[in-house]
Amino acid sequence: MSDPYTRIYQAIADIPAGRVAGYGQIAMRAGLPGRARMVARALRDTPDDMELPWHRVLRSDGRIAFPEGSAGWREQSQRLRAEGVVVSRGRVPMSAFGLDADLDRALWGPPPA
DNA sequence: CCGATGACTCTGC
DNA sequence: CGCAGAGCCATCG
Repeated sequence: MSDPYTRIYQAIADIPAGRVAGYGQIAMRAGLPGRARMVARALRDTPDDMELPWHRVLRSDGRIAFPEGSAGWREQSQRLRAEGVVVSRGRVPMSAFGLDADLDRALWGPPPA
């Protein structure tokens, strides 16, 4: 349970439902700073029959990593919406659904309307 | 060893 | 906000 891939999968599995995280963040939590690309590889190699909330992993800007309109893009946005996450034009407001959303709100106050 | 690749990220314009 | 360029890193031929 200590090889990089396992830690990556673990970090992803730890993302609470209804929340999202960036590739870089996952790499960080897995003890692999600067390895966002390795997280991407891990996800690509993830067998479909493995239970993993891969849909909660987005780019640092909150955009879905798949090309807009692709099969994966559609499935990911659908899965996210199913959890109550707001997805508009393939983008998710990290300030509201990101892992540190609560901390951010506590420190910086609620997001402007 | 070298160059190419990619579910990435940051900076500048 | 969008685009281009450069950096980064494991993997592969």
